[in-house]
Amino acid sequence: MPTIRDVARESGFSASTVSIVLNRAPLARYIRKDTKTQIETVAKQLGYSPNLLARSLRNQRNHSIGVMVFDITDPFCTPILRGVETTLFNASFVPILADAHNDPSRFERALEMLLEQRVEGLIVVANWLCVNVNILSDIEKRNISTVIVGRDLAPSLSSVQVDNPLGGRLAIEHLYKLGHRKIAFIRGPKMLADSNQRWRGIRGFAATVGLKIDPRLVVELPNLLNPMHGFEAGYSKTMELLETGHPFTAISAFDDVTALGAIKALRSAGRRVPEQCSVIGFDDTTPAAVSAPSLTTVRQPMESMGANAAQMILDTGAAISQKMELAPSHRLLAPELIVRESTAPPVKFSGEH
Amino acid sequence: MPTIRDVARESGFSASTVSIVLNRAPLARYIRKDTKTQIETVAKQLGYSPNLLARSLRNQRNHSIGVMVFDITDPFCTPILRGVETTLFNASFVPILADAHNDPSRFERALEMLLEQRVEGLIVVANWLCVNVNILSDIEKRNISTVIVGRDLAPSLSSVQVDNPLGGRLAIEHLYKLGHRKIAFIRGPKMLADSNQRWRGIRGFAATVGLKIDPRLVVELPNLLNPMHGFEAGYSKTMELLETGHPFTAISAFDDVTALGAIKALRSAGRRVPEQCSVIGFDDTTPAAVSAPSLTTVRQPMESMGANAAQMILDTGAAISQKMELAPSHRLLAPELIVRESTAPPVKFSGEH
DNA sequence: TCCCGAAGTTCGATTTAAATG
DNA sequence: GCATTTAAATCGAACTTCGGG
Repeated sequence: MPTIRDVARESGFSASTVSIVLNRAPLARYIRKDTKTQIETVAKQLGYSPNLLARSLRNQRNHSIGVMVFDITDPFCTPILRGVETTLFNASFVPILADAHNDPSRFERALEMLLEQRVEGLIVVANWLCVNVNILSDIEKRNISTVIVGRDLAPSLSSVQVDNPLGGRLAIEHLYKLGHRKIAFIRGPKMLADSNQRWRGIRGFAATVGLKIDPRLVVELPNLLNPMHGFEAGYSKTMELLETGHPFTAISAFDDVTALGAIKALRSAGRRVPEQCSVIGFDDTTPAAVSAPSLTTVRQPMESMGANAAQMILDTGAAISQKMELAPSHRLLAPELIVRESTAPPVKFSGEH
Repeated sequence: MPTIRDVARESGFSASTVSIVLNRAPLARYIRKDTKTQIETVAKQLGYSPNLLARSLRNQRNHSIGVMVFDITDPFCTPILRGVETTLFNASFVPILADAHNDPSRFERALEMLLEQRVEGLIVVANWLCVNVNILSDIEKRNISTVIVGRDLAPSLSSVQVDNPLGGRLAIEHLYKLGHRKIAFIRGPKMLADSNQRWRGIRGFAATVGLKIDPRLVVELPNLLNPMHGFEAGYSKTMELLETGHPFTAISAFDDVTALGAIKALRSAGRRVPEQCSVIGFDDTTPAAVSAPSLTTVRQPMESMGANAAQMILDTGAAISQKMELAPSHRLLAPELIVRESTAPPVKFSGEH
C-alpha cells in the first residue's frame, strides 16, 4: 500500500504539499495548477488511497457510526438497517454493527466495544426489549451523539419512531369501515410503551365513532423476551378468546407475528380467515406479505426510520464540527395501512337477516 | 479521555512502562510487581482505555472485519449475520457492514469503502446474485483474506455453504417416504449454482429408489434480481403447473419464498395444503415457521455458517500473524429436514381404491 | 503582501535499543 | 551481566509555521 510519502517522492514534492493538494485544503489555492495535476496523476498511478487509520488519529473522526441492534434476527430490524446503511453509504460513512441478542449485559459490553472503536455516533434500534436496560445513563455519560429508533426513551436522546397512536387508529378504522363492530384486541406487553400508545389511538377512534370496546375481548401479551415468541403468544391468546365464547368478527393484533399466531389459532379452531374472522397486524415485516392469506397490516416506514436516524446522526456530527449546539430532536413518522387478504367485511349472523 | 501519558504522569512512570504493563508484553516479566499494580491501579482510577485508532496505526490491525451482504433485507442473511457477529464479538472483533443492494456496481464501491477502513478480513454473504459480479478479481488483487458464505466461487477463496445435494435429497426423500410419487419441482434459476447442486441430489435419490421424474412436472424460476420476487415467481410457476393438467400430489420448491408463493397459488386454485397437495421449501427462513400452514422445509444452518465463516477469518488472521501460510478451505455444512404442517401423505385418488 | 512550497509538530500507542544502578 | 526502566523512533496523514522569491 503506497503512502503519502511514496507519492511525495515519486512526484518530487513534499508530503505536506501532497496532502494539501489531495485534500483540497484551503492552502491549495496557493499551489500551482501543474503541480496539482502532477501530484494527482502520480497518486492515481500508484493507486494511493489515504490510510484512514492515520487520518482518523489526527482528526478524531473515522467515518464510522455504531449501530446497536437489540435482535438482528427480528425481521423488524433489517429494513431499518437497510435505511441506515443506505444513508451512511451515501455520506461515505460505515456502520459498525453490534447485536445485543436481547440481553442487557451483552448490550453493555457491545456498547463498550463500539465506543472503543471511537465511532462518531450511535444508532440504537430498540425493537422489543431495551426497557430494563439503563441505556440512558450508560450512553449519556459517554457523551456520544445518539439516536434511538423505534422508541422514545428520554428527552435528551434523539429518537425516530412511528406515530403509534395514529397506527392504532388506522387499524381499528379499517376494521370499522369494513363493518366490524365486535372486534377483539391483542394488546402488546405492558413493558412496551408502544402498546399503550397504539391503544390510545384505538380508544380515541372508538370514542369518536361511538364504538364500544368489550373488555372481555381485550387480551394482552405477556412480557416476552424474544419477539418471535409473539407467535405462540398470539396463538394462545387467540385460543383464550375463542374459548370464552364471546363472539367477535375481527382481531386487531399488536404486531404481525402475533397476528400470524392468531391466524393459526383461528384455522385450528376451524374459522377461516378472512371469511369468518378478519385479522390485522402491525409493522409489515417480511412474513406479512408472503403468508397465506397475506396479512393486512399497518406499515411502519422502517427503512425511512433508519434513514432518518442516520441523517440525524450525520447532521449532529456536522453541527458539532461547526461548534454549533444541536438540540435532540424527536421525529414521528406516519404509518400506512396496507390492505391485503386477511381482512374482509364480516359475515352477517344467520339470525340477523 | 485519558491517554497513556496521563497514566504515566499520574503513576510516575514512563509511557513505555505503562504500555508494557497494561499489554502484558513479554518485557513485563522484568518489571517489578508493585510498579505493575501501581500502574494498573492508576489506569483503573483514570478510566483509561487505549485509543484503538492509535494502536491500529501502529500494528496495522484494527480488530474489524468487513461483512458484505448482497441484500440485507433477505431473511436468509440475518441468521448468518447473527452467527458472524457472535463469533466476532467473542474474539473482540467488530463487523463493519456493507450492503450491495443486489447491485454489482454498488458492490464495488462498498468493497472500496471496507478496504479503506482497513478491515482485517472480509466475509461475503452471497445469497442470490453475486454471479455477474467479478468478485474474484476484485478481491483477489486486494490480497485480503476472504470467506464466501453460501457459495463456492473459486478454489482460491475460502467458502462455507450448505451441502446442497444432500439438501435436495432430504426434500425428495421426505416426500417419497410420505408416499408421494407424482412430485412437481420448481427448480432454482440457472444462474445459481445451488439450483443444479440440489437438483443433482434430487435426481440421485430418485434414481436410487427407481422414482421417475416427469419432465412435464419440472419448471424453473427465471433469473431474478431480488430474492423476494421468488414469491410471485413461485406463484406463477405453480399456476403453470396446475394449468397443464398433469396431476401431482406434492411440490418441491427451490426455497421457502418460492414455496409460499406455490401455496398461495394452490389455495387460489382451491387446493388445500397439505391435504390435497404437499409443499416443501428450502432454507427455513423466518416466514417458514409462522406461515399458515407452517412450512416443511430443509433447513440451512445459517447461524452456524456465519459462525464458521467468522472463525475461518479469525484463524487466517492468526496464522498470518505467525507467518504461517493457510490454504483456503471449503466447508460444507449439513442441512436438516424440518417437518411442519405443509406436507402430509397424499390422498388416494377416488378412482384408485 | 502575494505566491509557492517544505520542514516540523501533532495525534496516541507500541517497540527497539539503550541507560541506570 | 542482571534486573528494571525509559528515551526515542515509528505508524501515516494533517496542519501550523516558516522561508524565499
